[in-house]
Amino acid sequence: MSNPFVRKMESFVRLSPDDRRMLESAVERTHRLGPRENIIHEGVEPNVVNVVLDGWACRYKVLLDGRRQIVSLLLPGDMCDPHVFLLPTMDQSLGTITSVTLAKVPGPTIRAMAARSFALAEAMNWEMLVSAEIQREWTVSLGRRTAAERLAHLFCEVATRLQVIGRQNGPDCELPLTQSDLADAMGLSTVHVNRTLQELKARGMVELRSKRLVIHDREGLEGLALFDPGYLHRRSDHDLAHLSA
Amino acid sequence: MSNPFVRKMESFVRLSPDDRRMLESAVERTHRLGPRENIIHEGVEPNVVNVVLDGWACRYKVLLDGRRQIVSLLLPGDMCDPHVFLLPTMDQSLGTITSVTLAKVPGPTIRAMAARSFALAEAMNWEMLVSAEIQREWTVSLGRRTAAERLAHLFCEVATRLQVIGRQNGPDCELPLTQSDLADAMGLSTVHVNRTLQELKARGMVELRSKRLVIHDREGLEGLALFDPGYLHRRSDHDLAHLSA
DNA sequence: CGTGGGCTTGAGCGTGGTCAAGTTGGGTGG
DNA sequence: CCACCCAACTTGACCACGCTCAAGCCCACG
Repeated sequence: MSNPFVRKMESFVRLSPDDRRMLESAVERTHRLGPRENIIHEGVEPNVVNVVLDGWACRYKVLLDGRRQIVSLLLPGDMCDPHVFLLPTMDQSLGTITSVTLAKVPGPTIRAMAARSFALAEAMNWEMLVSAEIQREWTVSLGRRTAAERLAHLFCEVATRLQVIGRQNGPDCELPLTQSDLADAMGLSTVHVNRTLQELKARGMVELRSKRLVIHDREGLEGLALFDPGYLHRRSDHDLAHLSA
Repeated sequence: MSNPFVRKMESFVRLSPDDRRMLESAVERTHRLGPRENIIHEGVEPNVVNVVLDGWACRYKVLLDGRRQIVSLLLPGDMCDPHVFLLPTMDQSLGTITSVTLAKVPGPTIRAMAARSFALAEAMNWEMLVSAEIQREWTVSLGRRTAAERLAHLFCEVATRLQVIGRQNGPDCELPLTQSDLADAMGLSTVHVNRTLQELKARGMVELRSKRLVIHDREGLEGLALFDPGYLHRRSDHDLAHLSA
């Protein structure tokens, strides 16, 4: 199945056909959004969980004086905060980057899935823990990595996340961020992102053109980034085999 | 009750006497750790959730070349990842800052509490969402705030978090971090933290001495930090009243 | 063919880092 | 109770990574 949500959940936990069916029907009703739009919670109670099925979105914060920080990227298959539906009001600032297809899964549906299938409950918890771990890695990047290291790390992260949902085959993958998006994500200025990208290209590591990321030297890139893929907690096939036993 | 864990949970959700009793007995068996120690998960399966009952701890990451980033602070009442017990192995690097008293609550106990009391389940989810929100605010700080703003923001955050557990009465509160801890938390160098602290003091905002933080001008500090307490989601008394209805 | 968003380049500057040398002060042992 | 000691803090000088401002370019779109 090419549903990235199901694929992602399956990367965490072995799913039964029934689990898979539940997931699929949960995200059946979809909404379409254009690029650079706000994802607004319509009700006072944000009693839904957004799941991105296609396209890229992000969570961001804007300071009073206009400084903007992208706080996380939402790729196909990602859900934002499986538990928000519990909160009265959540100050979500979510925006699309590209056109996006998303499903709004009602809180009760999430609860029902978790209650009916232990595997699904487990998968949703994995999702939360992994996204928390990504957030922490960003903290490390912004706090302690240089500009080149930050970009390199982000590219490794994105490539790995896309791999999980089967969207990275060759050495290149989608990356629909503008340089100014990259700047807002990595706490840099656009100008410096531009120069750093040129440096990475000159060093034969990575190239960015027409919304695609071409990785020429994955190993070098991971070395520069001090990237340790472990934090994304993809289960190896071995682990999965062990689990199903 | 002065149990900071119970107090914190109560700041999220109205608890019944029974809920309170469950929480208290869950953290009855405590462990003591000295300052600057590692909090290590003894088993292969980290099937416990750590709850800090007294003292300060932190989660951190160290890059291969030694650069260190403190990724979050754990204050009394904080639990680290209520759902980790689901994961086979979690690369937690948790360390104490001061002496710490902590409880190791077994996964099954957590599950049982959540199953028996909806309020407790809700409170634990709040805890997770709030800590995620704090993490995001750190991302904003490290990405887009200047050194002075970062420290100011951290001080506002800490003061507010301590208030919740009833540990901030007057204008000053505990802050057992060294300047080098502050540096590792806010992505700065020790030297620059020192100079920035002097600047904040000269501006009459804040003073740091003998492990205590004295806030002279809370309003000014919040203004400088562009601090918006909303993200910590403390429920006002009004909200709590409304909920219990 | 025109327009504007995104990319590129240059010059100058400032925040914050590094290195290195003191100074202070809380905790320990005598 | 004092002396000592080490960690934490402080200060100075210098430097560089990354920012700002400003102008020009490219090309994808209408």
